[in-house]
Amino acid sequence: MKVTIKDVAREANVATSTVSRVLSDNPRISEETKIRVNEAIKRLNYKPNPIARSLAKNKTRILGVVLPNEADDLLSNPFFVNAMKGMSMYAQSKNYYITYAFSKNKENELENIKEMTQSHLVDGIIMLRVKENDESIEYLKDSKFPFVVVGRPENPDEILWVDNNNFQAMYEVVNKLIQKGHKRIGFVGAIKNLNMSKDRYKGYEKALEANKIKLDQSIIVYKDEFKESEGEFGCRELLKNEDLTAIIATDDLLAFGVLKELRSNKIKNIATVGFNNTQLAQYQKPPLASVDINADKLGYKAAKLLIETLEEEDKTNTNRHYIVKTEFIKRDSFM
Amino acid sequence: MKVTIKDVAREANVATSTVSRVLSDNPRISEETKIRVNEAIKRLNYKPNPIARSLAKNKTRILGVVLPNEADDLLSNPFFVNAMKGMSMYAQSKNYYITYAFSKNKENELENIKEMTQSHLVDGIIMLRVKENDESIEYLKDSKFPFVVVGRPENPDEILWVDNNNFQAMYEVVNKLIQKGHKRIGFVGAIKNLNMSKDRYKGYEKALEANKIKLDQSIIVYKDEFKESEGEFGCRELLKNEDLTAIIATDDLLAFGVLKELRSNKIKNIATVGFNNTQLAQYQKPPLASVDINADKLGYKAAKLLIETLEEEDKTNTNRHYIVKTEFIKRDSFM
DNA sequence: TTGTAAGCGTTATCAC
DNA sequence: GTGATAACGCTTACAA
Repeated sequence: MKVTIKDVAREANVATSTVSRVLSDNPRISEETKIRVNEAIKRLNYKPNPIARSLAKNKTRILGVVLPNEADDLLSNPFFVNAMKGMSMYAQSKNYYITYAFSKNKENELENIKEMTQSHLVDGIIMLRVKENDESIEYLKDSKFPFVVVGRPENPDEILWVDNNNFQAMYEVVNKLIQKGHKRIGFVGAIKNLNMSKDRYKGYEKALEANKIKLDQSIIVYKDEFKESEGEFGCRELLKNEDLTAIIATDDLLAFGVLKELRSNKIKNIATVGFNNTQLAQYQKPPLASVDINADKLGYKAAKLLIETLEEEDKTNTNRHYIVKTEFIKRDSFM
Repeated sequence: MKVTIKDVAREANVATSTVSRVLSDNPRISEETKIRVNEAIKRLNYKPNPIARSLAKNKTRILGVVLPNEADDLLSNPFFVNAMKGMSMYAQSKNYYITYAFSKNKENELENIKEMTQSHLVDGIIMLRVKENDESIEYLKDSKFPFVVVGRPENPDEILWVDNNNFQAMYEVVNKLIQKGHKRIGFVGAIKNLNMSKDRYKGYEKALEANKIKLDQSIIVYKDEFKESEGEFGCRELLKNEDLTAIIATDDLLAFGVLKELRSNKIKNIATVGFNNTQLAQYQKPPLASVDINADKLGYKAAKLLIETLEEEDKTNTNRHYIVKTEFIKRDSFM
């Protein structure tokens, strides 16, 4: 029924070890037998059994991904699906498989990770978002299990990660606003102590500085969560400054709230920009300009980094990362 | 370093086969040794190696899912992510893993499926959408590879599937419209020969019939694709009938187009209902009423059906299916 | 009830 | 260059 390496060996009149060598492109094998074996393989339609191979090599070629399960994020944020797609694309090209686990809630993410590392099923793990003081990352680091993080971790030492240049992205957006003539640009952020938040804030700060615009703490607000309602509140606070001409939000959800608040105040002349280029951005009133973070590329590069690390001989180089370009998506709210 | 069944056997002073028996809850094993072995397992923090187990049992406990890669579907339609979540949830509860492959394009879906069936890696496959004359399904059926389909296939014989009752769902929606007083209800569908299309159309037909409303072909249009633009064209055709008071679309994307066309004609008194309860439905002008198909449950049940089939002794019962309830989500467009 | 040993399909080590 | 054969970690007859 199912054809194994033995059948191929018999068919080609060689030992199984020879077939195995042909399979792995071993150099010391004669052209002649290589051809003979390959013909046998084709004739029998032989496919190596990855399970047996995994057992012998102690490597599975399977990568694990733990996804958050909160409906909000997963559905409204194209980030996840896009990142998954990107990872899958690279993995497939390298004959790796990916298995996803949705963690039931925030609390048991570490649980899921532990299970994965101890499962003997995955060679490495990709983490799709970084929390501050991320215990999952701490755990992975301590356990020496190969992993890569999407999003620059707090302490990137000896961690493989992929991220956008959030500083640069924000710097450029604010610059664009300034070039449009804006001088009073409000800032709405959330969860201050995320690396991402810090970087975007710094980008804001430096762009103002580079343009000789004085930083004004009264038009900078931070909220607790990346939620539309928080954006509304934030905007309300900012509107106490009547000279505001633009508002930059560090996330689309916040920006949606800003737009909502502006609408309910019948304000039509304050430019607004968000981050992540969420699906819904284009459907806002007015359509929201946003910074696309290229999630598929983030995923792609994450898988690449992980697989490269898994396959390289000396594992000392544990400190690499990729930066993925962002793209400003101009829409009507940028005015 | 890594602890195997041998270590446990040594620790508990038994043979590896005994440990294996304890692991698999074999009945003929004394309480005493069971306890001893379990203690050893705990002491050594032993986790069975699923790869070795797979090789021995010739079963991997891994399910394969092939996803379409077209940005449209995958991102705008919450169906996929929700279904994936549902599948993942059930699989995890049964200690199964799921591996996803994004097919590069429609053409190579069959390619992906073939690869999966021959990979020796997955025990079964879940198909996430049915085309008409689906060659992937034909292939899977012919190859006797275990699989389940989300969406009732054309010829459901000897196929495991999960779906909504599309007939019923449509019947009820149209009934609701009629009860609201609507008598002239336009119908916009696409891809007529999909089972889903046929069922929804029949629901429409029967609901009219049950309410003694005469079927009028001139207010029924079919387009080529589930796209917003097709919805617009469809609506334009329907509007030739000036007495229309409601339009039912078999998909949210079509309904979006309908709403758009209505808006651009400044028509505000035609009720509209879509299907799938897409993320964007609530953001339409007016917010679109839609039928939620409970995608997570579809995925959950699909995984359940597949796993149950994989685990049952006699494989003769290849003809089961689940029906997942739909839910009408009322929004302003339902008036 | 428990142990022995063969077997799952590969790869890797060691001969020749 | 190629072939035997042990080994990977587990399950499962078959024995005892």
